[in-house]
Amino acid sequence: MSILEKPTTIKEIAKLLNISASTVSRALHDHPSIGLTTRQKVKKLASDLNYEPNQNAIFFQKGKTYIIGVILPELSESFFSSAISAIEESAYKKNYSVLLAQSHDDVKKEIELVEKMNHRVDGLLISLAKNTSSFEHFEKLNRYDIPVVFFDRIPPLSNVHSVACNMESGTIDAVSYLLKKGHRTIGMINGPNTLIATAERKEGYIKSMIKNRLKYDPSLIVNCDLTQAGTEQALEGLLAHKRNITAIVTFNDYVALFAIKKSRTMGLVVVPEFVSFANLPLIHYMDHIPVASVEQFPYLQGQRATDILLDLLANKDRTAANKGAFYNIVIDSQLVENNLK
Amino acid sequence: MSILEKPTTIKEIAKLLNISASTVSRALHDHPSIGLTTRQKVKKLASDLNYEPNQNAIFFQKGKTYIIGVILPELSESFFSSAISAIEESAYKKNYSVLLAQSHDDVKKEIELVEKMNHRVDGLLISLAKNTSSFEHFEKLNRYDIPVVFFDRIPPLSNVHSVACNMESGTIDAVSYLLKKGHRTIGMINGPNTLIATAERKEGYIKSMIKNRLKYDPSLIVNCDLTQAGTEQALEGLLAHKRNITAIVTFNDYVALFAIKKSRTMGLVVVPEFVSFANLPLIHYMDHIPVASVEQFPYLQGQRATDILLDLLANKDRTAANKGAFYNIVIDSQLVENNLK
DNA sequence: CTGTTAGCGCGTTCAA
DNA sequence: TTGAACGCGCTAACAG
Repeated sequence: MSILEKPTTIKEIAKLLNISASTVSRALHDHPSIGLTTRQKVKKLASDLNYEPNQNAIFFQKGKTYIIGVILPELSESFFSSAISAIEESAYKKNYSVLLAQSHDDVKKEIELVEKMNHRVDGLLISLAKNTSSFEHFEKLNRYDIPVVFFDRIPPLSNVHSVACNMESGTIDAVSYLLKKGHRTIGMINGPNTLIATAERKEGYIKSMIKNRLKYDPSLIVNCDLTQAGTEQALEGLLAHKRNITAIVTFNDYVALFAIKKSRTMGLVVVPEFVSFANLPLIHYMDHIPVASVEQFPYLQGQRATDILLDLLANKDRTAANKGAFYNIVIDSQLVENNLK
Repeated sequence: MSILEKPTTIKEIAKLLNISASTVSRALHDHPSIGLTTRQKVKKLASDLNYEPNQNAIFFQKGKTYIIGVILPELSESFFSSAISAIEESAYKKNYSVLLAQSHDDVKKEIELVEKMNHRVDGLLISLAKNTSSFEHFEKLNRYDIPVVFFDRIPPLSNVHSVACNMESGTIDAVSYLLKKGHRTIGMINGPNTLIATAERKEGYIKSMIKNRLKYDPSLIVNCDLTQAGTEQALEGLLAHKRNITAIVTFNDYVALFAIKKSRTMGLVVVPEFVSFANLPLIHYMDHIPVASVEQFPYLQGQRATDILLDLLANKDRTAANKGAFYNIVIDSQLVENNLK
């Protein structure tokens, strides 16, 4: 291993060549007003010395970092890792780098991270922690003109940029799909009531019933905590219903898989059909899976959110004048039938 | 939305208070030689003005970034997203941030990314692209004393820091496990020969046979390109073997799932048992899965690699003297029986 | 206890 | 065609 050197600076090159630092700088940038010979000498020496501009210094004096910060609840969840992949991809194309952090669904950590990201990033992409219910920690950011785009888990505010998936429409489709297949008594294993997504699904269920001119029976919707035990309990509750439930919409794929597994061990005469919300790409490797899933497009959401953020960054001045106009992208969730073989 | 302000600087506070910038700086840092009243005045004004130190400026003048760069092949793969989660976690604890990029298994992009990360990060964590076979692009880094730790996909060099999982030992265990279960003819669907991991598995297979005093039959090991079609072809090859193969070790979980699915549709008298290498956390949701998996501990690998990197960063001087000593952590892969119900 | 000066590496006036 | 000087925001060495 070689002895460690300090990175070459413009100043050193200047001294070695007995010229000024600014000349070196200009030569390296092919500034038109630099003599050919000087330019060549400079470039030669620079490459001999393995000169590389100190990005940090440049960004610092420019007041830009070319970094976008990304704060997500959990990096190891496949939904978010898909999103990250898209974000990195889009950012890379526009020469931005990605500074990544996870809140572990903890507001306190989220606040800390926002704090920490400030002054280190040009803009921020955020998917909120589950229990984030106040949003002051973001205000400072836009006071300093650091644009923020929320995605998927977005705050219920109108004066923010956001990209999210409309669960209601997907749920409407899911229920309609089951009705069309002949099911008349459709259950729903929903999530905890603290989540917006839970409300959206419920709303979708109700609207779908109305749309199809059927009576809405609230007892067909049960909540669960999304754990395996909670799911099994919820399932048993539904199956004990006085009406015969033949199909069930579940909050997500995990819940669906738990429920499917359970229902197949219960010795039922008819195992109900399941529709869920797509969280797991791997569902296609499995044998017993939901007949259809509502796709939430994590990759697309990440992509759109990043594009918006980069757009805001590219047009900061114009945007400043434009205060009051916000991107609020809603991607329609989409029901896809799963390939059962 | 509020009008955009420029972030407050130390200088502004100084001017407003008619004191010098260094006094302000010291007051904010609770420097012992600052009068109580000045300190209080400064802190009061600072908080009134929402002063926050410009991290970028600090890092710049310290010549440190407190950022570690992470370059991985594919962020959306569950193996790597687990690793990232661990990396972020460990880095966060030591007040480092994570700059993330993916090479998409393309050496050219990998080289570009290393270039780009240089001067922006204090250290680098890398899992190599599949086709990376030369390593000059990393040399510059250690010349500039930017420590690099490779993990999981590591270069075949002795003078680098690395963390990896020993596939050989896991494979030995896997084969022994199957032998102990009574299988006598064990096939292997291995990966492409370009991968080190393929050789390791093969070596493990052979050693296990030797260890168990059995003859090694090379025709029981077939390669495949890891696609579904390739896997099915490899499987058919094995099942057509003149000897009756009753158990198969596969290169990874994807291959195993493809093979299991295929073998269950072939109308075999006896479906072989499978052992694979754990890549998918979700395997526990599935019905037909390998009887055992060789765990590669992505989370642990990420954690160890990060710890090493942070250690190198914390002891840069000592390390410099220590040139020639390298961390080469080998985590023993471990066979875990899967919970079949 | 506090102010002055200098410098981190670079780009960019302003002058020559 | 080039150089000198300045500043980005902050810290630290040196003076008082």
